[in-house]
Amino acid sequence: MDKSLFFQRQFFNTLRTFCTVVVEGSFSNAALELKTSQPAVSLQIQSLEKYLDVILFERKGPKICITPDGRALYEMAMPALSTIEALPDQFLSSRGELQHGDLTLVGGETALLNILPPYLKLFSTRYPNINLIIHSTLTQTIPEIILSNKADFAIGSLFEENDELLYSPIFKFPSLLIMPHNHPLAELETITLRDIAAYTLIMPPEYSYSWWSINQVFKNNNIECPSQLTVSSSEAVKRYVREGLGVAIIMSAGEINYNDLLAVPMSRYFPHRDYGLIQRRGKFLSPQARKFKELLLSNEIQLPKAKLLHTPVVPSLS
DNA sequence: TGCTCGCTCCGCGATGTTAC
DNA sequence: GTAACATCGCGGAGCGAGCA
Repeated sequence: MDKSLFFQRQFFNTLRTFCTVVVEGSFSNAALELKTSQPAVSLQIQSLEKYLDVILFERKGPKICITPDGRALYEMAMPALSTIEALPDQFLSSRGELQHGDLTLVGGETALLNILPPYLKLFSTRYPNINLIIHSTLTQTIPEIILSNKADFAIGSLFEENDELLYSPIFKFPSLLIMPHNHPLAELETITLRDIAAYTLIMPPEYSYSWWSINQVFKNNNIECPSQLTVSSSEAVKRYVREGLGVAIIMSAGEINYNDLLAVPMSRYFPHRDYGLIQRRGKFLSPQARKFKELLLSNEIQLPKAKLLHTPVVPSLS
């Protein structure tokens, strides 16, 4: 194969195909993602392997498995591809023309409703021609979305450590027990887990971060989880507590307005909830994404009831 | 300088192969 | 049997050489 020809015509596309296969974990899914056919993906990977004289994927029948060589290439290629793809916007930015392009964000419903709006409002005022694309998703699906490059970054919490993701916590919300003012628990000086377990617990959506954490705390303390009433949204949690159907543990930004309820700090048992910025490790952020990140980390906007986890640091753009 | 022809590359659908 | 990758054959597009 003529190497110079390979570089000129194919190398960029082939590398992009290769990285998509790594992210998708399948030739077929990569073909769908790239809007091409599976044979085309297969042939591109073969040509790349032939050119580099290495095996990038072990073929185990219908399954593929990335080799150490493939992993090493991916680690090198992905940042390079991101850089090249961001080049047009970066060029415009260098000329002081950060006025166009897309900014794609993803987050859980709570973050999108209670954290992002003031930041989006300020950002769209400053950069009115940048298209803001906001996707709502479940907290546990955020890593998959970010790793597949479907968004610039996410706003939310991470369930667990992930070597491929970079998490920068920004906001901290203390855990609270909320109940009506006339609830029997309001009479107690000190409220324990066992006291709470005697009442119905209004729970956030099943398998959400808060749902998972609350159950974990009862399990870790060897206390049988109280009877639960699980509702589909954080707004519904507050409504059900107001109606006297039970009490609730609040661990998120979603319940920052609870003046008509009694709120008791429960940080003795339940962890605080932090929200932050989640991005793929090594990803080259577009200029508009970096501007938005800079705004999030600044102290230009103060969320009600939110406590900054650390002194904001404005990253250098150089 | 512009047109034509033939070579090469690339992608597609169909089909084969393999592992579960 | 099913799902996913590999291979085959075909057609379209791009490019360069040759010619008027």
